[in-house]
Amino acid sequence: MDQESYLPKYLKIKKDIKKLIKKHKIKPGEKIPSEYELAKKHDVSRHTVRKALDLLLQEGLLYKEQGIGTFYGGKPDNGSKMVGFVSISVHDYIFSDILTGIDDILHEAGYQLLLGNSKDNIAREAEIINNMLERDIDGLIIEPAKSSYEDNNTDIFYKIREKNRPIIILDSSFSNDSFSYVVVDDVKGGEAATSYLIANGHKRIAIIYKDSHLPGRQRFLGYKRAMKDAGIPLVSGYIKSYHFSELETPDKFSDAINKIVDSLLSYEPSPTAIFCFNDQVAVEVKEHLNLTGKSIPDDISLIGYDDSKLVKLNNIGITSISHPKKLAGEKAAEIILKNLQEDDISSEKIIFEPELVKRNSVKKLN
Amino acid sequence: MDQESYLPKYLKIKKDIKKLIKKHKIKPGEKIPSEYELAKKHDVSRHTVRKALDLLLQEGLLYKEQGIGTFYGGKPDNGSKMVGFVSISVHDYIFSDILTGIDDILHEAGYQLLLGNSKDNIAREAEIINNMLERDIDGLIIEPAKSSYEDNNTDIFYKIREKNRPIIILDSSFSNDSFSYVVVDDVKGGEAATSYLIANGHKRIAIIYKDSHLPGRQRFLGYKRAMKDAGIPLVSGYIKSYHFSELETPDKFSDAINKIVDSLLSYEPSPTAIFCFNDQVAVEVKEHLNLTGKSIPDDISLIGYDDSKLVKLNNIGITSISHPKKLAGEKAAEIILKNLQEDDISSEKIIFEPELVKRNSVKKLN
DNA sequence: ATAAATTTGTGCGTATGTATC
DNA sequence: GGATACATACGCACAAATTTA
Repeated sequence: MDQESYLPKYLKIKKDIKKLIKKHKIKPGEKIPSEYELAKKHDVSRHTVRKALDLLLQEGLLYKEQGIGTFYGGKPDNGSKMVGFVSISVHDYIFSDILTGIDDILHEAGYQLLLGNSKDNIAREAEIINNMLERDIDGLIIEPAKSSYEDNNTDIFYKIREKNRPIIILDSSFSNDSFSYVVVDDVKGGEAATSYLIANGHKRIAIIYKDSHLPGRQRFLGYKRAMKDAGIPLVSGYIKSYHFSELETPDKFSDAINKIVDSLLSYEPSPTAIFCFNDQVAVEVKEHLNLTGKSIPDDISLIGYDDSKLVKLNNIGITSISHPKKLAGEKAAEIILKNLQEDDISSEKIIFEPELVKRNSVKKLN
Repeated sequence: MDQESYLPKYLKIKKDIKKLIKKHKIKPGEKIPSEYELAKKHDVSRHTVRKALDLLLQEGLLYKEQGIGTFYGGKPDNGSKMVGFVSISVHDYIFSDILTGIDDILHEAGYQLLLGNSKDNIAREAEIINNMLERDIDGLIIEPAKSSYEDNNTDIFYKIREKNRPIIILDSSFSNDSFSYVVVDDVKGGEAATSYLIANGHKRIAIIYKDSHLPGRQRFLGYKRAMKDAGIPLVSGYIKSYHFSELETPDKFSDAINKIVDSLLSYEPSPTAIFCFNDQVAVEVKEHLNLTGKSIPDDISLIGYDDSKLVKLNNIGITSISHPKKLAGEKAAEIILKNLQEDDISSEKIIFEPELVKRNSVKKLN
């Protein structure tokens, strides 16, 4: 124990200087006592003080100006000028848009992007974040893996905050959260999609959503609210979810969606409309329905989510819910930069309002 | 001038130690002269030598062991464990696949990915690469901007090689190149696509290609070869190219493609088949043709390139040319890792053979 | 097994140079 | 010009770790 507590004088002085900054509330850019003063105060030689200062210089806590003095923080050469971005899926069509938004803003500010792909795997996500922290990133933008589950990596997020680094959560928020986040109001989006189907006379409305993803659960919540408001009872046979493991390869994803579609079609009475978690699912569903001889919207109505390129194509034309995509990425990057410039981690919450984008995949009944 | 050449003793000694390592070919793990010896040799105090050594320690070039000596490199904390990847377009559907391939391999080896988006802009590309080099990346994977033009960033690539860092060129190669590259034989691909159309009785074959991109030019070269081999004269009205600036936003891209399609349709006699630079173009062309009342393949035959998700959809079903996508990314990352492990930059060239993937977008004439 | 030699780690005192106010 | 503060540099001493005689 005593071996542990032993410290050479220069390390003790280093600690003392850190304390001094905290205690005396020295602000960034403010001068700390001169080398001579520090030497006198600690009753050591100036050389020993300099050794302590050298270490703090390396850490970037201090900077010196010859003939003037030693100062606390605030120098522009501070930081690694790298920001991490951890996505749950590089293949998601939305990923490119968000990435572009983030990269555009960061590039302009001279920052580089460290990219990680968690594949919605909590262990992999933890590995990536720890790796990024070792590389001394200035901030982190993250789509949390398994955001709807309890055992995710929130503890690591808190650690980053303790290190006074900004962290922005994309498309998720945590109950007790002091983090900044950029989200879409997915409950409202789910409600809007479902209400639109109801307004068009649909009552037998199915939903296919991703269970491991918080937005998936919230869109489902919106669906339930809209159904309840319209007095339509929920039918468990119409409620289908899938998991990320089924998304790993395009084939697995197709299989999973196809099975869901088959089970919906074989249910009696079969649904007249399907609300899909996102456009990728919607396109897949349409593909499978077409193969089984059903046409959209004549036989079944369809609604997607995200308003992606996929559904804008004339041949497909699926009604969808808007998502800010690139703008969301830009906002996230802007919050990071703002926090870094102000050297003060504020907690900003940006909530985008989704809007219905009508196309020709919903039939009016009655 | 003399002011420039002035260096404090400890910096001169630092340089000398670096020279000494090179000159005496000190291998990683080998001991360098003791502080006392160095002090004596340079006729300075031990303190001054230590200051020089401290800097080299910070740089990670040396490590010390108390009571034993100071050693050159070889410590596991060597290298930044970061690899750069500069893409010309984050929005390209192929980007996600290549990125996944690269990231999978790098992640497993404990490397992180620094991502850059050049947007096919040479100045931006140079900025990104220089920025990455400052962050001390271990290697670089790059899709070169404006690869078909003369004034690109090859000089920077050579600089990186001089620094003994591996660099892998994706989808391009340079005439006098000592770099590693991973490419598809696009001449062959273009030839295969065109020959297939010819074999199906087509003679009035149009091509739409990206001029600023080497693969675009090579696919065009393949087209010309196939036409020549079949004895079909080239018709300039059938040969259309577009540029990256038109690709910046989805709207611009659509406009550019639509104009090209219109000009092809108004040409007399209009083409019976169109060979598109890639699937994205092919899908856009099909969209526009459908809007003008033409159907595929009945009115016009269509062939794409890359065999992407886009053309696999049943509703679209466009014949295409295969591209290794994810595999190409994996290969690039593997070459980087191999070079880093062997501490020897070899020049590996991987050329994938494209294959025709038949769907239902080509009509048999006669 | 012990002592001596070597090498890095820590620490003190001093002197001179240079930049800023 | 003088005062102040950081930058560079020398010499010395002892401690701690390791190797070698």
